[in-house]
Amino acid sequence: MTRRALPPLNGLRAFEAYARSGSMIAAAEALGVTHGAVSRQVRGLELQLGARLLTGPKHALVLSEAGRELAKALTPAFDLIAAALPGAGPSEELVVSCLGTLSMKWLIPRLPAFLDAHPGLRVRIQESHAPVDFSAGGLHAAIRVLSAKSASAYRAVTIMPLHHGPVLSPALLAETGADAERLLRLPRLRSETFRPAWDLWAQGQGVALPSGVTEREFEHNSYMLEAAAAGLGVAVTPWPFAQADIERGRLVAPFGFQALAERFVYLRPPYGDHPAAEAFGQWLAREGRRNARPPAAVVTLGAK
Amino acid sequence: MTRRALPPLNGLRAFEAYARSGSMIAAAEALGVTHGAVSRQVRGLELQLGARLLTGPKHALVLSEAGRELAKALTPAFDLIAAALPGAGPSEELVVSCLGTLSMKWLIPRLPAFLDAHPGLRVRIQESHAPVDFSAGGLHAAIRVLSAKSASAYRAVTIMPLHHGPVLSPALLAETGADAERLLRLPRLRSETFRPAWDLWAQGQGVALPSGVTEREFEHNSYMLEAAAAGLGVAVTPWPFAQADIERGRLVAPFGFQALAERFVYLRPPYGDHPAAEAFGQWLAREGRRNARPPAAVVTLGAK
DNA sequence: CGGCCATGTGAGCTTTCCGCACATGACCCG
DNA sequence: CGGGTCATGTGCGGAAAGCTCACATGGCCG
Repeated sequence: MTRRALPPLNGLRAFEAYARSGSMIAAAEALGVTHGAVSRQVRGLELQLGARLLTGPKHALVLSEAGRELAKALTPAFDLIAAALPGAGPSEELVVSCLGTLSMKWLIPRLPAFLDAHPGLRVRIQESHAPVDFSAGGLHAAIRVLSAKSASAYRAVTIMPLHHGPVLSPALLAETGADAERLLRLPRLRSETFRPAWDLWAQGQGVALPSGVTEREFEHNSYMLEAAAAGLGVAVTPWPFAQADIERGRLVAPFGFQALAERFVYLRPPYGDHPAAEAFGQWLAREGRRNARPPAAVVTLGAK
Repeated sequence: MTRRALPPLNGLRAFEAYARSGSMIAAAEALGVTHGAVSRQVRGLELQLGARLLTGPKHALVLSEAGRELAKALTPAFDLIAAALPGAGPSEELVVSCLGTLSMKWLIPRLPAFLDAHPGLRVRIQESHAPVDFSAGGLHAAIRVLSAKSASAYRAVTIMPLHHGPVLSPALLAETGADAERLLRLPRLRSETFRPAWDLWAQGQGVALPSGVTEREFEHNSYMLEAAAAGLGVAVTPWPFAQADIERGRLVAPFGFQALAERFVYLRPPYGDHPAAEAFGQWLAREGRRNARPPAAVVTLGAK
């Protein structure tokens, strides 16, 4: 086995991007990094090669002779690689069943990042709450909420824990004040898809919900959340459903969020080997890890 | 600027090595890493691509269809790059002046690693203790021992600090015992190239050297070290000179090593731009950092 | 001559990568 | 049929690479 001494490949990629675009900043954008990163990579490559690739004053850099030579080979080489990547042919479609609200509020907004990173892959999301049935075929994976025990019956990976808590519009909070008792007397919003949310939360917090409070029920979590954002009352919802709205300031969660025993899991048929489904699962778990931390409470229950 | 979505290049390199060698272990050796590293890289690439590259039971892995396609493109692509690297032409020679003992004991044993990483570069080492004179030409850089102040007159980078201390053969130590007073009465070995070594060390330790002790003087540090290894007495030497012998058990340093104000520095002419010389300096500094930590004392001075 | 634009750089943090040691699993051989 | 061996997979901890952010630099242009 001949031993080939190649310089750092990431440096080559950065240099090639620079050579094609003619500017650090443009290359940085093409690679999705900052200009400083490209600058370092190119510098590191020059050091490694022991040769100058760029010359001239730094506001008007120009490829050196050696740099031109190298770039002339790099571009076709990378093109060759890109053309040979699997998935260059007809794109494969991954079919995933997902809980409706999770899909709308969490998955779809993140999906472009996955698709960008996996060109030649398409993902079709089917919304469903029904128990997962892979036997019908045509479905490669599913996302559900399950307890650890139920999940163990499947080939499952945990995406993220399930934290839930009450959310409302900032305006309604301001009007009511940061007072736990008053907040719990605001109209309660429920979703048909998960009626016990409020009771489960109250039980977990060890508080009793005052009775005689207006309740409104919605067909879906997403309607309920819209209503909450519109200031109609307080909804108890999983953190991933509210995360984007909270970060944008459309909703606030004065009591923070509480962990439930269930988790969001990614399920696959117990048989078969589907690399794209596997990659999607890994990516989901990663995204889940990056976003699993809900904000803490700012209003204490039981405090006056 | 078109945006090309390439998978992790290090994964591609690992996969190509695997495809060429037909085995994880062979590929690992070709890349200078362990088989586990290759295994992970290939696995990561499969995940990223969302496609199987290898199939079959793990004791008889075989390239999949997609894997063959990819490998077929990767090998020429990497060859193309390798051929276009600067330095493919006539190899450049870097001329470096170095202190004799440092060269023999420290630099030369490490040099192959640098040359491996920089094919198309040759390094000629000239041994010299004389003050550095770049004006004569033909010299690209030099390695010397200087104080921070003197070094600031040059274009200099620090390679490593200068620690020195007494060393002797393990046999002689065993015979004498771990007793500071008795050890300091053993014959003292000196080198003409640095006569004040013993006095400087004693002063730094705050001890007085017993008088009336046999002394032997040698023309060079390396003769002195050989004598020490042969059990003729105790030599005070910089850590880098003794490092290899200590690690191999030929020498021991019961008192550890003591820092001096001088350092090993890499000097370059103040003018001119020599990427290979720059790369060599960076590599030296790096090697220096990896080896700068001398062992601690095991015999305390002043203790009975 | 002051502001602007492109690139270089120091500090600190995150991610990737690797080595090590061990696990796994399949084959072989007696 | 059980132990040995060979090739590959994997959890863990630590090292290196890579990145961002913020600021420095240095030349151009108005």
